[in-house]
Amino acid sequence: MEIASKYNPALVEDKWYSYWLKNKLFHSEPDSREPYCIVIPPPNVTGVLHMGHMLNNTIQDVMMRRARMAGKNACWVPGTDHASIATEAKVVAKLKEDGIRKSDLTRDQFLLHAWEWKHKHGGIILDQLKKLGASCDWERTCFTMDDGLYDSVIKVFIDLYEKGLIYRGVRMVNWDPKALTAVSDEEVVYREVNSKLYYVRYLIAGTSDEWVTIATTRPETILGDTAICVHPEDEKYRHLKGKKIMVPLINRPIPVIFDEYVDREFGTGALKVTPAHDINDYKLGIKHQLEVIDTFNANGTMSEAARLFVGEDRFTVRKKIAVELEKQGHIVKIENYTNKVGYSERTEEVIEPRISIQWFLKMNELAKPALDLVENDTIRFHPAKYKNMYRHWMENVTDWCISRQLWWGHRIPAWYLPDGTFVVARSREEAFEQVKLKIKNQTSEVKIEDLKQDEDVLDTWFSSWLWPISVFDGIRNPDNPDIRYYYPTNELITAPEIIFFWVARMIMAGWEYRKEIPFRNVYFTGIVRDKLGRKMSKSLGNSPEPLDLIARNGADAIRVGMLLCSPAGNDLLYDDGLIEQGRNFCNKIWNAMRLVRGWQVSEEIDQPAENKIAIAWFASVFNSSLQTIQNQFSDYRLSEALMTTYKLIWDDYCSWFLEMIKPAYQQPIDRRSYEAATGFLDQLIRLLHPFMPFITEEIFHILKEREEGESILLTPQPEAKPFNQGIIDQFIFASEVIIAIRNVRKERNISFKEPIALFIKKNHGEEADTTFDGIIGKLCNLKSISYIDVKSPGCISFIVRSTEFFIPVGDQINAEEDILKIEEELLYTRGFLSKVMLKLNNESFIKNAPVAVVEAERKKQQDAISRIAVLEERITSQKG
RNA sequence: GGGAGCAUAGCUCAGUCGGUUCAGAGCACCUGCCUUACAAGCAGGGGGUCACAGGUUCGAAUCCUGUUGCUCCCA
Repeated sequence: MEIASKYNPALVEDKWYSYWLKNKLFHSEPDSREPYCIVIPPPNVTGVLHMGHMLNNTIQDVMMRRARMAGKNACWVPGTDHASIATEAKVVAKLKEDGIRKSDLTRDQFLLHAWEWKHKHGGIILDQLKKLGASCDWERTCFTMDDGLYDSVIKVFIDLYEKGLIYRGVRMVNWDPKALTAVSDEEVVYREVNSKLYYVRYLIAGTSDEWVTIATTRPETILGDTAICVHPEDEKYRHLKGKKIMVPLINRPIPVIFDEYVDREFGTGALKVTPAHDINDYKLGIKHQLEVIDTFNANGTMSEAARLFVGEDRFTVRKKIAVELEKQGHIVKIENYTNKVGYSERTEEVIEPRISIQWFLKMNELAKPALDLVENDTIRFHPAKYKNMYRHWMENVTDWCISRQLWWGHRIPAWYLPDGTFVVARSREEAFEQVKLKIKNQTSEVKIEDLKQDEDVLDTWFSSWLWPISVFDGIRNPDNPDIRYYYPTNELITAPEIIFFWVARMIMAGWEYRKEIPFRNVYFTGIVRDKLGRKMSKSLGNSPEPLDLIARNGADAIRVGMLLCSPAGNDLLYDDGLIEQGRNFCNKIWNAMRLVRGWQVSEEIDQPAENKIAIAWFASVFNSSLQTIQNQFSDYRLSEALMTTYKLIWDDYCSWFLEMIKPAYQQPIDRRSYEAATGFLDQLIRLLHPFMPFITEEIFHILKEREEGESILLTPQPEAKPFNQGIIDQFIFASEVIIAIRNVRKERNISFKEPIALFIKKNHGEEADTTFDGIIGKLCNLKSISYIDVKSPGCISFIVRSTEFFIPVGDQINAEEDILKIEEELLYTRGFLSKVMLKLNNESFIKNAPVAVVEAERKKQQDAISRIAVLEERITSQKG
């Protein structure tokens, strides 16, 4: 059958993916082999594949496939994350399109819609991963809200509550007035905005015209002021001691407090204090026992407590109150000002600091062992520089606000009695049992239906942090065979931006619940950016559609393109050229296969001597590269491992080896050379399989008839064998000769088809190494190679290292040009020598440098001297 | 404001113990080739004051100090 000269991934990829699935080649069950396990960082259930996922999952797949071929029992657990805020926002938006408001639905009705939406749209991303070639064990697919995983989260909540690590407290939280929920510090993004700094004067109580001027960017919070604060050493405010200040517009008297917190240089040096609406003011408020007046409603409008503008939005009020203050003579001036404002990562709404009752998890005790495990390299970070970041965060960790005012998620298992107290339990019934114990001595009667469950759900990360355990049901059944076999997992491949959200917390949970690390290594990938270095995002429209890319170029090409330029922890600047390189590489391998497969084998002919050399040489190069590749893998230098493989195939196998043994046109090849060539190809595609799963499987099946269910992904990786460095070095020299001859042909316009003769001048006292002569002859189309003792006239000559070569070219010699070139080279070599001599004549160098270094310099000196001698001799002979 | 990191060829990056594997790779570029596996290819080639300024050393891309510029994290 004729094979197309261009590799067509479309004909291949789906075929092999179905084959792998049909034969359950990705499925893993515990057995006696060594386990190798990765749990996928679960993408949002509503997500669609983007370039970041492509990179991340390609890396995971490379590691999985390599481990599988190394004979390990490899298990890659896929799954999705319910992503409370993001998913709820999407469902709300969808309902809104249908004319339904969330506020018109009960919790249960809403959840029904949400699940329906999840079943319809959720998990698309997992199907997309299949296009990429991901070798996940799909029978183990998990979702963070599956029954078992849900129960695990609740169980952990109750456990931590009972250990006293979870508490309920009044705290200032980051409030999202649009989503009507608290969001964690990590979900707030700060951006610089142009705003105004209002200088407002407050009347000092008991005076008619004495004022204090403060500067604020948020005049709408004035109505919630409960103090004015100045620096205790600030002379200009000393007279305010014991005075009251009147809040403008509402004339409420407030005290003056003195605190070193105030920056005397900023604004006027006097600060208004609004404990309900600013985190620093809140802290001042606690310290000075100030009243807290919350002037905002949950949705960001003014509350009754504000007394003015009630029900109007905070940003409208900012403008209106400025006008009103102006009218009443309180505005001193207004300046333009740039400050940083927090936005909700999910809804883009301006975050409002707000006092509310939330659930918290104490972090100090959990953080300590988690910090040690990374510090002492029990868990290794790649690259290690992220250890610094991790340490800094872990040493400054604050309690984790784990409640969210949402419906989609794990509902907090707290049950409230009519009197406002609560118990924590898995179910209403269990809660009621606790209640009965609690109120047994009281007269009041509480019925089971009086219990009200907390309305809030848990932060999404409160389920994610259990992921490596809960996918194996290790929380509920800590001794089941899966968790005992697969945990701890081997690698975590993720982005550095979630080192605190997720990585740190998984380490904490792992230690708390299994006294064991969750993974041994963490490999941090970079962010995929566009050519201009911008982060890829939907709003910029600069992200290519991954599935289109796969459809156009094939998954293998994309995997290669992305991997080639993504060293661990470095951002990847995406460029179509990368994929082109991947695609071209596919084609190269494809054609190598076509060539080898097309050869006619003859049992009659003997193996030519040069083929024997070629095979010995390539076997050595192969094993040498293999060793390099293995080291690169152990160092997590994936892109370098791929590049080494790429060069081994393209340069060494295709450009050199195949050319060395290639029979003349339409001539057959001997059996042994043929077996060697196909044998090497077989080894190479195995080596390449983790990077390029599809084309290698296709070639694997073309090279040989295979049994049903047989697959390259179950074959062993090639094993590094000892190799002969000597033959590798010999060939490096030979290749320099070949390149020099090719240059002569090019410069003199001698066609490759015209055979030429080569004379080699034997070096005095040296035995000539003729190992590669046959190969040089073949690759350069030489009609003869002769060794001579004296230089040959009427020839072009060139020097490789310190050996002189001659090629007779008849009348084509241009003596003057040659002399010029030789002189140039002579000049360079003399310069080189003088630099070497500078070192060797330096006594301190001889005295202090290691012997090996001095020896190396001496060798350089010798080489340069003999080279200069040859060059000088050539000039005289040319002139003569 | 606090912390971390980076700066090497046009681009993306290697460069481990300071020294011949020290100035490298891939891509891009230039030149010549449709040579019977591959033009998605072959052969050959050019290109860097290692951000800047000092210092340590026999010797610095590499170690130290400062300067400039950029990135990220936290507040």
